[in-house]
Amino acid sequence: MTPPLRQAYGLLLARFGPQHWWPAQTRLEMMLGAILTQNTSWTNVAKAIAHLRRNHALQFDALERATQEQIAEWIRPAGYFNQKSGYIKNMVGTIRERFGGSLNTLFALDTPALRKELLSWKGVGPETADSILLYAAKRPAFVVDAYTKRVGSRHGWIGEKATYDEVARLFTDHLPGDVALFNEYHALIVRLCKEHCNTQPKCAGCPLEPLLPKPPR
DNA sequence: CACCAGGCAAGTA
DNA sequence: TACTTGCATGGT
Repeated sequence: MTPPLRQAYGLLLARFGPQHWWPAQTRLEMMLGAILTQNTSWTNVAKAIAHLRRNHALQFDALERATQEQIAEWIRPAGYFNQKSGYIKNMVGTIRERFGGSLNTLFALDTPALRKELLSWKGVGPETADSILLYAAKRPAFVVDAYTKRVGSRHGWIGEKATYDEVARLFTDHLPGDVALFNEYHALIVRLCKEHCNTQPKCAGCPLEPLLPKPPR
């Protein structure tokens, strides 16, 4: 049986409306946010990005000039700042060396080559790479995160221990490869879990309740 | 006090 | 391939 992914999308969109993701003004800011939000709440990431903005460090040249220690200080609220500041310096250095410091040149790669390039960067795994592909490069990549796995397994669409690629294929195999659809779908899953699943006991009033598997008798 | 949050890399078996 | 551990802050 095919999972009711379209129906779930319709229910989420009706309940929450468009989410207008990614919450960033530029591609570079989006990429920084993708690294900063790794295993970290967005409220902490927002503080880190505010520090970067206040210090005019949401620009490529400023990040090139800044030391890793300075960046670490700015992004401190986002946690793991020693690692993430290294990832950022590494990313900026790679874009300079391999793409002349141009995001346009980087994003001129076709989707498979771009994904492979992003995954080669230290600190960029499958979720971060697909987030950048979808929200910065506007490619039809489905972003899988802890929320996506939670919703998928809760509804019996995937197994508890499904791999990243298995979860991604659940969506890409059953939906049209549409950037706007993938954008909204992932954002709605995050909205659902943050606002509802994490705060409401026992899924009471869950927008996806009509789709939940019947409890065993 | 414990536990979690829009992961990832490095080490081990 | 599959599992474990360290990374770090701020909120509940």
